[in-house]
Amino acid sequence: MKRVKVSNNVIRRLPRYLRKLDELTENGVSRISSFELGQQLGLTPSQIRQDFSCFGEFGQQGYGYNVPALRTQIASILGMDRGFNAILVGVGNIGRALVDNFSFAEWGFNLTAAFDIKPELIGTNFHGVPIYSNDELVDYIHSNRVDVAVLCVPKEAAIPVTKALTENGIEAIWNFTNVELTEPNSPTIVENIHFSDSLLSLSYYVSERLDEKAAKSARAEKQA
Amino acid sequence: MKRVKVSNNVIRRLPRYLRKLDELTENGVSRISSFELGQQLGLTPSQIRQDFSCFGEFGQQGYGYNVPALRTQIASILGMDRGFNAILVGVGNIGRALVDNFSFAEWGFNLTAAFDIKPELIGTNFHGVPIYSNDELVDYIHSNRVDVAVLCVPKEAAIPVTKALTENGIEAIWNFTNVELTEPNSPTIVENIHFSDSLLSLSYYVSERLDEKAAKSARAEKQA
DNA sequence: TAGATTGTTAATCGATTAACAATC
DNA sequence: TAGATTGTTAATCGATTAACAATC
Repeated sequence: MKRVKVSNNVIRRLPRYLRKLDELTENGVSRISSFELGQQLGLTPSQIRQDFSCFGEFGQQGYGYNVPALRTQIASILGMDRGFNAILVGVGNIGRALVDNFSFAEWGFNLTAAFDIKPELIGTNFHGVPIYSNDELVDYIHSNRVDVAVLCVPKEAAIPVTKALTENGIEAIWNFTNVELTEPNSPTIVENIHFSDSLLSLSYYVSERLDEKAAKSARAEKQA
Repeated sequence: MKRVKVSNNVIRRLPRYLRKLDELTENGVSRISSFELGQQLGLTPSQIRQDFSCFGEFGQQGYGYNVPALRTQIASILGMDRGFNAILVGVGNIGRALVDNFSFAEWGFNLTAAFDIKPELIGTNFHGVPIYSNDELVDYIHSNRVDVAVLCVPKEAAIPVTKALTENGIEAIWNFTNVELTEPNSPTIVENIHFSDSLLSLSYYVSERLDEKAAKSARAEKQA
């Protein structure tokens, strides 16, 4: 199915399409044009059609797109039907909050195991997920299929644990540590959740808005 | 200071620079070149110099950049020294997990109030933040400076609460609801934390990697 | 001074938008 | 059929990279 190299920008938009299509389905909408979809997502119809055309022909001239059918296609493109396995590394506040509030299953992932160093946690279950000792991590990786490690360890442990994971064949890390894991020549796939990056971007946009307002009222002042 | 319109891509990289500079400071590094910074972040030196040049001249020929000085500049560009006020709207699992684990103060924000509908929460304190009734939200906004609303309400409430917020002058929303808040002509600044979008992007990259491997071993098979 | 590295201009590359024939 | 809307090709726009004079 996938032929040409698809750009990051396109890939980042796919989950948004999926979410919007789910929302449309909930609201009983079963058909949509690229124009209308663009309206609702703040994108141009051209861009939407270009994006989809990277993966195939999912629409119909004069009609638009069938919402459930398109949803199925995008889910498949994203790998939601591959039954990926994930493990949680670090069952502290962040790890627990994540498992409490986020449904891995809803997005096609099985959370199969968790790992921590705290003796009182080891051997217990959390939301049905068994918690093992960090000492068993490497063994577990070698004897089970693990597609993604969800990294929720404390800051100090981020680099050494990442090293252990990658040296033992883990190819993808979902990183919640707010530590920069970028390594010059590493082939590991890293996806970051950086709350602070997100808030600081917002902070920039708010600052910009305030500056514009200030400049505007300064001009008005001058004119009066 | 800010003259030309700065692109989104640049703005999204600024928090990463900040984080890396903090990390360098912790490790006692006080000076860095665009080349070395690029190495550590997976960017070209050219790009880094271009990015900084949107805001001023922060380096020195033949020397590079002074880490703490550059950190101060970027913090200021991002608005970290403006003392922004934020309110938390919705004190459920996600809201509580956020306040438990994320330090607003570290990034220059004051969390001044929280709002919920649950009677048992109203009037209590959470990490020193007073929880008020949703009924008092509009009043509060009008009588206090609020720069950002942190939206942590349940899915169903996302759209109506957003409407209430924007109609009463809130200009920026940090959105944790996983609901698409994009409105065709809204001037509201929205920054999203979409866990599922992030995981699904990762899912795509892992799928791609697996497909490549499969294709490779199929070719090897054929040749043998 | 010689070497290093910046800030900036120009060149390249890639992504978005526009346009339109194909067709449901 | 007539109208609508796709998929795709070409045109435009913007972002990244390369190159280099300026200078610490």
